[in-house]
Amino acid sequence: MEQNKPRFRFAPSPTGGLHIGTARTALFNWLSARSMGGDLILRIEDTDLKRSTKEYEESIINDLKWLGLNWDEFYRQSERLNLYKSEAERLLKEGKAYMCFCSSERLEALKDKLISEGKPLGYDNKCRNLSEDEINDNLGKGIEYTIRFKVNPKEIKFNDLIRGEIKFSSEVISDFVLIKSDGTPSYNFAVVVDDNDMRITHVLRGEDHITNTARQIMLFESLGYKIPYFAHLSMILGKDGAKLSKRHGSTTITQFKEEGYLNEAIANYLSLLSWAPRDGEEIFYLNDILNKFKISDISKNPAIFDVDKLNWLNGNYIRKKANEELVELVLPFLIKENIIKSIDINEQASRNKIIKCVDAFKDKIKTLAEFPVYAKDFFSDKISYYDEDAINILKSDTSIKVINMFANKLTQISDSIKTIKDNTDNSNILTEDLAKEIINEVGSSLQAENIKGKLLYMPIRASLTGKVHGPDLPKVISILGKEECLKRINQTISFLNNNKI
RNA sequence: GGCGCAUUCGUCUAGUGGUCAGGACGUAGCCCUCUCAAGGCUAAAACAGGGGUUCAAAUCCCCUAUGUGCUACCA
Repeated sequence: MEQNKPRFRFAPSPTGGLHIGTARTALFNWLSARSMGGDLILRIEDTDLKRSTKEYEESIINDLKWLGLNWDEFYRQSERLNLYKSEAERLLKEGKAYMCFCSSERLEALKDKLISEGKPLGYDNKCRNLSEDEINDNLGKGIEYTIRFKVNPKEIKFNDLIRGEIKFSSEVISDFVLIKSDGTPSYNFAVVVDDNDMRITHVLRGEDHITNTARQIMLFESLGYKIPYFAHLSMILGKDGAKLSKRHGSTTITQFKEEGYLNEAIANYLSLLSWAPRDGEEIFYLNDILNKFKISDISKNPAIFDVDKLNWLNGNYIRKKANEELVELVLPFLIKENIIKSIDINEQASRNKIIKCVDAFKDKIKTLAEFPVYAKDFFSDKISYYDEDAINILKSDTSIKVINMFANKLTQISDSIKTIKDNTDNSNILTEDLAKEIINEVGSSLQAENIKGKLLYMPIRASLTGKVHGPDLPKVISILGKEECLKRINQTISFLNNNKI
């Protein structure tokens, strides 16, 4: 039953990057097509020659792939202009369309007049019934013309797969342009011709196209085409309920990528905007919901974009990643912040250190971009500054005893325990377990003074990092290694002396 | 202005005539814990308003309000 195979299309316009709302439309088309065993067609709607660019087209395609979407066929409207023209001429011949010689100045003036009179906007059909002579006369003078569709009054109905029955009266629709004076088709015309030619069975698009559907159905009928199913997705709004725009923050997939969001998280979040699995599961990969996805389950309410929930999801996916994979993802961000140089990334030693850092911070960060902020301190060879809280801890009498004892025990450990830097195969390093042992030894050595818990850990932490917060202390020690720890303790001790603390 | 679409906790949503209106994010508290996170537990938090229909309405109908979209030789 090949001819019954559902065919979906996704039709972005390359006049900007892939917007988050457009990405969601693409995603739902992909989900629909793939869950129904259908085809997905990517169609670039670049009939606006002035605003469309090749760069945006590439960026959109890259971002779609990055999200994990794929498609079966690819078209560009700018390469199909002849088809639109011949179909328009057919309508012209059949008397269903006509040439309009009105100048844009006249149309502008007409619009202003209608607004000032408070009347419904629209074309006044001036050229609808021009005589043969008038037409030839205009053509002879070389006046530019558009081709307009003759709208006949009738009721238009369609059954939206998401919203149910939607009705319009065509009386509110005036004769609209099919072919612009530069020969390119208008949006509504190109869409209809293409959807028919590409044998599209399901048109799933944004809610902003609901009223266009009325025009398009008239065209489908006039051209003798089969009318596809329609489904309209709600809009994505900003936190204040207004349509999502730049002033709400990032709006394109490229921007989210640069901010350190994972493709899995974005795809997951976007699919949760207007849809929810019956079982209530909220964290999933796209492929895992294909058997649960149904167009009729899509919600019709507008959805407000909630960065907090995206962050939560992103954090979840970061935590799920294997350390090695996370290192690769985090590398560009480290390089961008000048924390490591791109030449270092092939060195096993610095890789090992990044792995340890990634392991230490992966359950702390919500985006990849946050990683350098935390990791920074561990890649500089000294403590950059001391927090007030840290200084307060270092002040206490027992602290200096703990620090000295810790330095003592650390010095005693075997020289075969190397720092990460001198080590290429990641063996013989100061492990977390060993670090933990050393801390415990410090504790038992100072048992008489009853130093344990906070009194034991905090001085060491403060002397090593200048802060009271951070990853588990054994992790901190392991990342820094023996020599770096001793170096930092020395720095702390001279800091205390110099400031007479 | 005309027409269309929408309206359940702050946010995403479940719910399709009878539910203590459920879950998730966020928020608060508690537990875990050297700290920060993560994790676990608990709590506060919603049917836009008004009319109908019905024994019974978040659910069906009407009106109002609010939001949003279209009304282009943009898509």
